[in-house]
Amino acid sequence: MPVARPESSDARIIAHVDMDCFYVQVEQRKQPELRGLPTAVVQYNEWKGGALIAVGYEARKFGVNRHMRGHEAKEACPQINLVQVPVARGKADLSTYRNAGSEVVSILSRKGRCERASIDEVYLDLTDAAKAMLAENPPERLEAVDEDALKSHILGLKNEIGSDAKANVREWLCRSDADHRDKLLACGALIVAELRMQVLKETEFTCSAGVAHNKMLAKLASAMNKPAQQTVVPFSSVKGLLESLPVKKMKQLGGKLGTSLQNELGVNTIGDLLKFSEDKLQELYGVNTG
DNA sequence: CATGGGTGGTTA
DNA sequence: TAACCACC
Ligand SMILES: Nc1ccn([C@H]2C[C@H](O)[C@@H](COP(=O)(O)OP(=O)(O)OP(=O)(O)O)O2)c(=O)n1
Ligand SMILES: [Mg+2]
Ligand SMILES: [Mg+2]
Repeated sequence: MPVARPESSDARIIAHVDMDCFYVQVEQRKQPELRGLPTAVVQYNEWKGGALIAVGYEARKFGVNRHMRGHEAKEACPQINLVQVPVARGKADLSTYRNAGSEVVSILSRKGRCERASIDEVYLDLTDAAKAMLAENPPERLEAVDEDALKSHILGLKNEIGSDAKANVREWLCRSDADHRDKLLACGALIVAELRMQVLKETEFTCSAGVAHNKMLAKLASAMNKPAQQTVVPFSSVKGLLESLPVKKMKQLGGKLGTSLQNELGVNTIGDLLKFSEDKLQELYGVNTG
């Protein structure tokens, strides 16, 4: 069933949730002394200090990144704490991280259909939950809006200098004259804020999320503001967002296909890509890839 | 000798 | 099915 289907006409509310520096958080929960300190998770240790596979945000400030060796990381950040991945039968054993991911999934699956996309990310279909909220308990009738939801980033929301960002977000979330699709997105944002709070309470892990009308946009949005934040993509901001989006940032175009688009077709942004017809792209790259 | 482990999708 | 690709 891989062939692309056109977007269903009925707007869906999709969230993408991605854990922040996931393996690091798992290790910091196990060793709370490491909380707040620059930390990375390293695989094997004999050769050049092992390879970093997850880097905490405190360490990222020193320029430490994945693919560095342990020794390099120590060079960039001498105080860094390097935690080793458990080893079983001579091999790195990721089961503790996989199990930690399952803890999160069990919480997120309470509010909607849940698709595990990787060891640390999940797509949620919140369409039904958002519709129910809009019918029974719409944001416009809320006296107090969840503090975490007020910290959402709303793409395209004008944020005039000197104006209070939270007040703007509250107004966007609660508008009674908003586009119907945006009202559903607002409900989705409130639900996701609540779920993220629940995840923090029950697992001690923070995560970031994107809320949009499809998976591709939700995934894009979840990465825009990290850690411990959420980003909403209103329908009206989609065109402008994609127009200037570098082609390599879109999921599936980060590798050789994206490079081919740039070098063979001169396509640098999604806006450029949209000038090609679906037929033309299928002719060039095959039906599925095209 | 060179050095990661793991999953899921597409192509021919 | 094996090789390749994309991603975490
Ligand atoms: N090449 C990679 C990429 C990631 N991971 C593992 C370690 C990460 O902790 C986890 C999740 O990957 P992410 O790309 O989501 O990165 P993080 O969660 O570590 O950081 P971020 O806060 O940017 O999401 O998967 C890995 O083993 N090898
Ligand atoms: Mg992550
Ligand atoms: Mg991830």
